[in-house]
Amino acid sequence: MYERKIPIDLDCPLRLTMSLIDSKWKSCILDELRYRSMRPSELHKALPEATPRVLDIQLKELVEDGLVKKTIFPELPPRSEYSITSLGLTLIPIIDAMLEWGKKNKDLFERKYGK
Amino acid sequence: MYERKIPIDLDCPLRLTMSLIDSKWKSCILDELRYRSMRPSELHKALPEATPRVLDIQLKELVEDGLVKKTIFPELPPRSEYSITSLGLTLIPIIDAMLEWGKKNKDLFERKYGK
DNA sequence: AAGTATACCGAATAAATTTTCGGTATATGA
DNA sequence: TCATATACCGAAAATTTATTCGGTATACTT
Repeated sequence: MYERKIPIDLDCPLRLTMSLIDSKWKSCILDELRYRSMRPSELHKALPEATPRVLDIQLKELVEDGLVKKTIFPELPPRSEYSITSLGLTLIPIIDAMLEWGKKNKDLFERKYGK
Repeated sequence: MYERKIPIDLDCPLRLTMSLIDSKWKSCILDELRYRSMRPSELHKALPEATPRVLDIQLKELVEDGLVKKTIFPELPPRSEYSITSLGLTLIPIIDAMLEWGKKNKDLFERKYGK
């Protein structure tokens, strides 16, 4: 994997929270795992635009930060499963608020930038 | 300025919201402007770790996205002022939730990573 | 006259993040 | 036997973001 170059900002609570979820797919991963544990391959199916590699890297950081738990089953072919932790669950209201905001304001930005 | 290379993700509401606030200082800028309008130099005083250049760039994007409004006073030396828009204000509950989360969990990450 | 402050922007550089590609290992099914 | 699938990881390349530095212009203060 690659290292977190920028240490988590411990002084500003806002940037602390942001630094845990602001990379490309972390919030989406948490949003998927809130409903059920998933294997990496399932997660990739759920988020097909994310490459397996980036999911791998970001899952590792989420685990390191205590927001996600990894379970390895000692089987072959290998099987592992990622689930959200109780700490991770406390971020769900924030994820939800962002989801809601995005839905509500989608049209505005479509008119502005896209489609 | 430099261009937004990655267009805002219009398909996923979560990533839409994230893309508006996930660069280094945008959430902090909104958190400052919620209380009062500020001039660029004041903002830099409030967020001394951010370089004036990055504040400048991110303010410009915030204005472009309709979250912040810029007022230029036709004076010399030049004066301008940035204020949060009503759309920007609707993001404040999310900012607040992140602030709260960060405060509540600060100790955990200090033990883990720092100090 | 020189220094300071204002806001802003261009461009080079540096740094961080993501993508792409290939490789590890093992078991199952064709 | 060979293709497929699993999870994972290293490394190079590409991309995105931030920093650094210098420059625009003007007015006020020393």
